[in-house]
Amino acid sequence: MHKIRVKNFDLLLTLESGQFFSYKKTEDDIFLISAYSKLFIVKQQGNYLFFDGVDSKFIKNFFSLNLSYEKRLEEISKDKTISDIVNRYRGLRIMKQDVRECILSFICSSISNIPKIKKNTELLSRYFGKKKKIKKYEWYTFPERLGSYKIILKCKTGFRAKYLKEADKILDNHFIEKLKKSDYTEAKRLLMRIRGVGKKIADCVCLFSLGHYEAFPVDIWIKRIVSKKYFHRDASEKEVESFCKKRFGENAGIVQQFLYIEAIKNGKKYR
DNA sequence: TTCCAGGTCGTTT
DNA sequence: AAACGACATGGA
Repeated sequence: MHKIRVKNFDLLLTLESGQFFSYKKTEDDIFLISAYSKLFIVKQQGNYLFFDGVDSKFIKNFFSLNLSYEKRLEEISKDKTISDIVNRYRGLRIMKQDVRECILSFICSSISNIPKIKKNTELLSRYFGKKKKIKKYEWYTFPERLGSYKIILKCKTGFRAKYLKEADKILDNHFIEKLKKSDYTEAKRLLMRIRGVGKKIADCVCLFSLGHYEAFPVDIWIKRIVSKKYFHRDASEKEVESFCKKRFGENAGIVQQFLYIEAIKNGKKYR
């Protein structure tokens, strides 16, 4: 196993924060991760991260283990509400996912839940990915190409199957490269041309794979928690978005992830 | 049984 | 432009 020293990083919290789905826990807190068409393992012990199957450069990029991320945390902590949450979930990071994998995963996310999305991506990988081995562990890579509509439906994707099929056709290298070169506004516009990708999922992709930290996806949980903490009433999706974008600017997306984890960890409180 | 879950689409006002 | 029902699936 390779090893690097990490600071202010919590692997478990980051993986379980609803931004990424293609992983599973094996034994002894080792995580098996399927991303960028690779299969690798990661384990955290205190300030050390052990991993195998990829190199340290990959790991640092994948988990945003860089200094600029920490600076952004300082920035958003100027807000008292946010600094409280940041202190409680210190170690949560925005990951940098493969763009195509991120899009397909989040198409599965509409009116679903984290366990179900995980199930969908695992089934898609089983049917269309490659079986690989890392150490004693075996699992499937995220598919580089999907197959027939019928089998996509077998992955329990329901009404999203037709969107996945279409998206898979659109998502060639040309489209992905164009996305990567685009700024936030343009990337969001391009993404929303894919059926099954609306503003919320487009923002998730911008935030979780393209590095546009100004993206602020508003889902039901964000609407609830921002309503409660800043509006003291039931605010609309539009109000929530414009308020947070104005208040947190270039770091709105990171704020969003901390608010989201706070909301889902305290479910009932924010209903 | 009924309700809800990291929404989006197509249709109707 | 805004409101509204439909949409597959599974867990509580």
